[in-house]
This record gives sequence, structure tokens and C-alpha cells, in this order.
Amino acid sequence: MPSVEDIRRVAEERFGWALLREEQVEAMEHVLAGQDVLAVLPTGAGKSAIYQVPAVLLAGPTLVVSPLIALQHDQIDGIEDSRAPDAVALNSTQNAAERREAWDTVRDGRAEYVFLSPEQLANDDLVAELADLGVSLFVVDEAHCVSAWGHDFRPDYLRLAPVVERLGHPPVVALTATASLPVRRDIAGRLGLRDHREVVTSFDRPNLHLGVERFTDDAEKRAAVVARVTALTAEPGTGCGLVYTASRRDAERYAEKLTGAGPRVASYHAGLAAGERERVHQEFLAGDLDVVVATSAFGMGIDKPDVRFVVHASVQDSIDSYYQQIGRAGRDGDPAAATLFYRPEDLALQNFLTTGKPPRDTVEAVARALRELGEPTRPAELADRVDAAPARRTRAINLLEQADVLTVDTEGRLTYADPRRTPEQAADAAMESAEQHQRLARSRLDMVRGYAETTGCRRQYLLGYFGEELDGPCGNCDTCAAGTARPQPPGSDEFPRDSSVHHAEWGHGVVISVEPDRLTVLFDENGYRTLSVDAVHRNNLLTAADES
DNA sequence: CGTGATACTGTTATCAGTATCACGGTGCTATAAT
Repeated sequence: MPSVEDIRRVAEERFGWALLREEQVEAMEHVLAGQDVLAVLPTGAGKSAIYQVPAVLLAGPTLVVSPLIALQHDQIDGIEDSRAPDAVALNSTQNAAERREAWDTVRDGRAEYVFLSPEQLANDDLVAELADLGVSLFVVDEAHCVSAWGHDFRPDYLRLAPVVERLGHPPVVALTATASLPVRRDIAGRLGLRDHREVVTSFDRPNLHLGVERFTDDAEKRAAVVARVTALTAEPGTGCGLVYTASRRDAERYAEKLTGAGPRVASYHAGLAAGERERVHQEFLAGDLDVVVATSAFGMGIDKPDVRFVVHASVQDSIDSYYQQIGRAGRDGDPAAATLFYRPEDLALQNFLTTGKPPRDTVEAVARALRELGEPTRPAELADRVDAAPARRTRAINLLEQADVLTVDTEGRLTYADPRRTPEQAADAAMESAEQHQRLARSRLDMVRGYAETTGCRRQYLLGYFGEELDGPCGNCDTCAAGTARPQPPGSDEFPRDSSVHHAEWGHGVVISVEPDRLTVLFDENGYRTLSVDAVHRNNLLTAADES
């Protein structure tokens, strides 16, 4: 088995990295020992090295699942700039000849790294071919997408586990910059990680100043956002920033308001032409723009050190998303500001966007088709029998599997588990799964509200959400400045952080954060709940549960 | 659920208020038409 010396040697000789961080080495050692790893490291901490180095030491190609084709290109460019083996991508932008050429380099061993979207892996023939080649390492980059997008937007993210099994379960490496406890759990469960190791570094970014401005009137909020961004960019050479909005229309409206006031501004969202998006992206990286006003479409792959502010003109769907977005500021370590312009009404849009359910009739139709077929069936074969868009079908399959209506074999084929169960009952069970997911989404939004409305230290709140404790108020947020965030006596240790608890109504949960007056608990089936310590004691709401 | 565009109302103003309705975010892929 390769040693730590081998790791350091390859890192230096092939990639030019003389120094590796402790977490990187730790993760690589797990990988080389054949273990599955979930690594949560901030951007810029060298996440990619965790698979790039071991790949050189393992015989057989390394598969990298990456959500965006643009991101795949960035990674490939990075690898090509080093003395590492070659990297190729396989995706829909290639014509038949290019695709053959890419395959050839993988087959004859010239290419070590193969970049793919999860959708590519829905193709049985492609997976069969990869299985023949003997994949030595299975990497899921931006692994939070499994949890954030898999449930509806890109359901193929939830179908990676059968692919891993079909490839003989090589070591799996899941990489992300942001993942709270339920997200980490979701990633590990969905990817079917086995007895995996987690390498998680601190989420703290002390140079980011945190603040929230609260509004009741929409017009006042809009005016305040424009005024703030104008002030932040008033002096030339003060650096650039991002403004996040909740809708495409708002991105354009704010960009229009800001244009002419001085700063060089562009808007960015998924409704723009690809060329325009690329232009904005490049101009921002090159320092030719002061402000990009964007929806959540802008972000992944943006690694610019001198972003001085991130202003949110609206709340996001979760603390996870919010933290990821503000984390794009101040990567050089110099002071930067993260300010949320908050209106409680804005939560409604996020609630709408995150709590959609698939139509019940599609779910029932998939269940009926599989029950009638009565034998293991590939997902693609359902196309003739279920009249629904492919993504919607995949989503229905995911829900049915989650509800244990279906089983999936190592070939990725689906079987109706219990023919005595009617399609109606199957759909009931699947829809209950969907509702559970909705409850979690709503509770995550409650945590966003909690952040916006807390009078305690904002950083303590954020870090607490990610299961990390800060000893006292941070001194670099608005509530610390206002004096409402005070050092407080330690909370009761009766229900310590990370401990398992049971609640009569909400069932089993894990304590996420402990404050003197309240506890935040993540319940398996009901999401986040914040409980008053007083009420917990008075009414005996919680009992310590055995870890299960 | 909240916002904003449009149509309708009530009463006689090229108007002011109200009802109704559509819309709202992330990207892959395969395929058809130039």
C-alpha cells in the first residue's frame, strides 16, 4: 500500500505541491486504504488534491462526477497544467468523433481522470464499459448537489449508489465546501458510502463581517440595497462584490438601478444566453466588473480572492446556500462584508421554490408499471409505459425507492418489492416520503428566519448550525456591535451537542446546538426545531435516546 | 405565499380601487430544424 511518503512525493513531483495540509493527507490516506471518504473543506483548501494524488497511485481510471460541464473544463485545465496524467470529459457537447477519441484515451490508459455528469451515468452501456475498465476511484465533486439537487432538479444524483455497486464499489470520495449534518447524512446515504470516514474542517471565516438589515416595506428594502452597494463601490479600487437575488427579474432590475450610479455592473442568471454568461463570468474574474447581480446560478467555480462584499437582496432557501454564497467573499483573508437585506415576506418565495412535490399520478403510474412487469426492469424501459418527462419519471422512481416500494439490484434494475401492495398504497408511501422532505425544507427555512431575527451573535448562530461551537460572541457582526450578543453562561449539559434525543411528537433527533435558553434539535422526520430549555424541563419534552 | 400585470368595476374622472391570474431557481441531455 502506498505510504505517506508516496503521497508527498506524487504531490510534489506531479503537481508541484510542496506542502500538503493535514486534512488533505488524512483524507488521501483513507482513500488509499480503500475507505470511502466524505471531505468538507473550504474552497481553496485543496479539495481536488484529495483525489488527484491518490489517482496516480492507484491502477485504473478515476471517475469524477461533476455537476457542471464548465466546472469539468476548469478541472481538466488544472490537471493539464501539471505533470499529472491526462484528463478527459464525456458529455453532450461532444460529437461522435470527439466522444470516440475520448473513450480511446481512457481505454488505452492514456487518460487517468474521466469527468462525467450524473446524467451520463444513467446510460447502462456507458456504465458497463466503465465496469470492464476497472474504475479504481469514484469521486463526487460538489457533493452537496446530491442533497440539494437530487430530490427534484437533477434526480440522477440520487441514482449514483447503484452505479458505484456496478463498478464493484471502488473507494468513493465525496467532496464539498459546505455540508450541515443532515446534508452530510444525505450524501453518505444516497451514495451508499460504507463505513466511511469524514474529514471536516472548521467553517469559521473570521474576516467576514456578518450583518442583517431588516425591512417591512419592499420599496424601502430595494432602495437600501441600491444605496448600500453604491456606497460599497463608491471609491475606485475598493474591490468587487456580489448581489444575490431570488429571481431573474430582480437580478435585472437591481443591475439596471445600479448601472449609471458609477460601478461597472452586470446581471447573471440561467435565462441569459450561454455566451453572455461566459462573458460576465470572465469579466468578473478579470476584474473588469465591480458588481455581479445574480441568482443562485452564479457561484460554483468562482474562485476570486478579492471579493469584498456579498449582499443578499433576499433570503435564500437555507443556511447551507447562504453560507456557500457569502463564502465567496474575502478568500484572501482581508476584511469583507456579508449583509442580508431581510424581509419576512421574502421567505414565502423560497418556501414555494423548495417544497414542490412530483405529481401523484406519475408516481402511481411508475408503481403500476413495475408491478405489472413483475421482473427486474431498467429505468429506461419505463419510458413506453409511463407518460411523463424523463426527469419526472426518475424523480418518481427515487421517491418509490426511498419509500421501500422498489428494490434496486447491482445492475441498476428495479423490482416491485411486494406485489401484495397496490400501486395506490405504493403512491401513498412515496408521497409521505415527499412530505417528509418538505418538512425538512420548511424547517431549514425556519433556520434562515432564525439567523435573520436572532439578537445573539450571528457567527455563533451560523457555526452552531454546522455543529461547531464558538466560545463567545465573535466581535465581528452587527449584533456584537449593537451589544445584544453577550457572553452567556454555558448551556445545560443535560442534552449535549451531537447527542441523541427523543420527543413524544417529533420522534428521534440529534442536538445541533445548545444555548443557555434554548436547544436546536434536528429531528429525523420533522427537521429542525428550536426548543426553549425552560419548556423542555417544565414539560419533560425530551429524553436522552440510545444512539441508533 | 407575495408580487405585478391586466381586466373589471363603479359611476361618469381619460380615474381610483379591486378582483383575477400567472409566475417565481439551480443544468444536464437528446433531438429537431436550419
